[in-house]
Amino acid sequence: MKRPTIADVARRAGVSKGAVSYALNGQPGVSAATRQRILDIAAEMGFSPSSAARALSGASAEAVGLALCRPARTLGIEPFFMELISGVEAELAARSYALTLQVVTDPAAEIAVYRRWWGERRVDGVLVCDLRTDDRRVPVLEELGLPAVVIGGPAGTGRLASVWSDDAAALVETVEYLVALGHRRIARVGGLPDLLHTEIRTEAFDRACRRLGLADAVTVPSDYTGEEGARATRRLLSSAARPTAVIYDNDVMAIAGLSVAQEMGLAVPADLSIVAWDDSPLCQLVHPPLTALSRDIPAYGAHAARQLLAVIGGADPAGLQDETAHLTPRGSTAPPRSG
Amino acid sequence: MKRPTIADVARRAGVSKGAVSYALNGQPGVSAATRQRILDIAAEMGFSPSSAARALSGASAEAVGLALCRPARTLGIEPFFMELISGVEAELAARSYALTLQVVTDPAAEIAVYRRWWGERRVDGVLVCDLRTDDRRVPVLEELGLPAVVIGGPAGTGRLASVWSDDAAALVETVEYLVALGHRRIARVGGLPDLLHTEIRTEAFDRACRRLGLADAVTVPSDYTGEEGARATRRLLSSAARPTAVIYDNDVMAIAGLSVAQEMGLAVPADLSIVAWDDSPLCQLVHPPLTALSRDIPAYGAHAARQLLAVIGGADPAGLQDETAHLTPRGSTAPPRSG
DNA sequence: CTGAAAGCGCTTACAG
DNA sequence: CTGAAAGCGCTTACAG
Repeated sequence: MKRPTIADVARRAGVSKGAVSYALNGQPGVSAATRQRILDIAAEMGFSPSSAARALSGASAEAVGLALCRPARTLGIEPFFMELISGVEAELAARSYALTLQVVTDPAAEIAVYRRWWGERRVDGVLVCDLRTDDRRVPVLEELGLPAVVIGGPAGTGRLASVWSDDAAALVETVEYLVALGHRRIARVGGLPDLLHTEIRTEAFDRACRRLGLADAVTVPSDYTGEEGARATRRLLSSAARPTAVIYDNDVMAIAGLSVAQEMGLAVPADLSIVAWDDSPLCQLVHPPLTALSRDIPAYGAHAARQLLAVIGGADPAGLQDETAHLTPRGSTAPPRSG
Repeated sequence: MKRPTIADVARRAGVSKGAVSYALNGQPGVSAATRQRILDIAAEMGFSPSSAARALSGASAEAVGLALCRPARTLGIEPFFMELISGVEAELAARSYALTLQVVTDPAAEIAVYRRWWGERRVDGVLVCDLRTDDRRVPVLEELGLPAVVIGGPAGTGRLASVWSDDAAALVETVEYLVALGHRRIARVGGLPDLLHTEIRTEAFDRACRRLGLADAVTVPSDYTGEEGARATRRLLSSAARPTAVIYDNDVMAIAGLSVAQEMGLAVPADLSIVAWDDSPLCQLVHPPLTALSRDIPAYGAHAARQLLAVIGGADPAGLQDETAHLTPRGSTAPPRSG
């Protein structure tokens, strides 16, 4: 089938190509009646303007990019990214923006992708995940002048816009809740140690435990996979003074931890309380259902997308604080058995 | 920062724009020495050809599209799609193709997306998931002449290329395995009934059960969510002659089913054997680990992408049979207690 | 092997 | 309000 062009529409409508362009883009320059007639004819012909031609004439690419730097197996199992993408998509689709996705294997490759996208004018802006300490992506994006919104922060985002959530506050709430239940030995299985939000959480955890007089507040680093979560849990539960509560940096590790506890003959929550960060439906699939730190991830993605569109539209890059994750108590937490 | 164009490179190299184009695209028309010099200069300037200009001059968009039609919550929780995307990506990235992703809410919207992408020349081809009976997307794509590869089949794909796996064979293997263990009352919690592969599985299940003389071979339809999987399981386990084994059409429902069984005081596998279709890492996170039908999903995606690139390149659309899922026995299956 | 030129399908000042 | 024209940055026949 041949694709109709603006010239075809112009011919059918008996006007110039310019007139069709004005009509389609809501610009002044055509009468209301003509505009309607052109729109009707365009719709009838199934005309969509070529995104390439449009992008080439100085208009935008009408696409934003998302590069995800995680090993493939982690990507698949963590509901977080797909939920984020759903939210981003919902916002973009409403404005007819496309989402260009690229999975990369390391930060250097991710930077190369940004440089290429920029050179190709393939995207109008990018969403940046998994902020690290001294993140090299930030100065590169600043230098390129490629509109960007960092999902994370608020520190370390340079002059880029950002959307972030107060992880420290959520962690403090969790520790206080566990202490109120009577727990004194609380441990944590953290995410990838390189990530800035892991650092923020670890520091908040240490500070909260110190303030509340908890001695053995240990964080075992991990990588978000169930495998590592299980290994870390085994280590913690085999130690001399085993913790009575463990906080996990994502739900997949928490589920793995639950399984390990049951395997070791520990009852959850009587012998061990478990809290999961990121409350995907997985948390309610297991038995007992997991107490979790809940957030609306699709909304988070939607906010990031909206902000990116604003920056692309010329708005000043700003930081936006999103909802703080809130504790949703379920069956996996209770006072420790021994009291 | 200003983006270098082909003219900038040509000027620096002291040649014409045409020469630069030939050099970059590996076309004859420049000497080896000149070509190398041009490539060096282009690399040094950080030049990437504008994808828009390239697409407009008749070359391809260098992008393929994937529209996913599932409710957001299902997308997030099912590892399948992210694993598929990882595999697709790996194949595309090697050829510098971009992946354009769009989440849609219903089949009509998905068709509209295809029409728009086609009109916009935004993608060179599309990957089609979740084939249905009398799928309306197939004739539309045929009519548009938009290169496409259906992930599913082999029936119902019309003249489109496809990549498929023999689900019927995998299901037969599973039923025979359960019967060999001594099970006589086997049930199944199926996926969305509208999907063609659900139909294929249901029919294979019925036929296998009939052949083996199993009377109560019931399939309860579901929607892949843990919620529905749990509900279906409760229904099955509350029935008069409750099954001693249940086959689930995905791993999320199987995990939910495991949880329900434990909640109802049934031991897995002694009182109930469980088999999950799709063997994501989730299956090994729970206790007992789930017997599952394993397949290499990223490879499946990679094969689909490779085939799409072939069709885009002018190859005749063909059907490719991928690996059949194979049963991986784990702790969730055993002979039934009563024998 | 190289250069000059047309053309892809739009957008957008610029005359009328 | 409308039409003719330039220009975006490439690719690709077409002469030299």
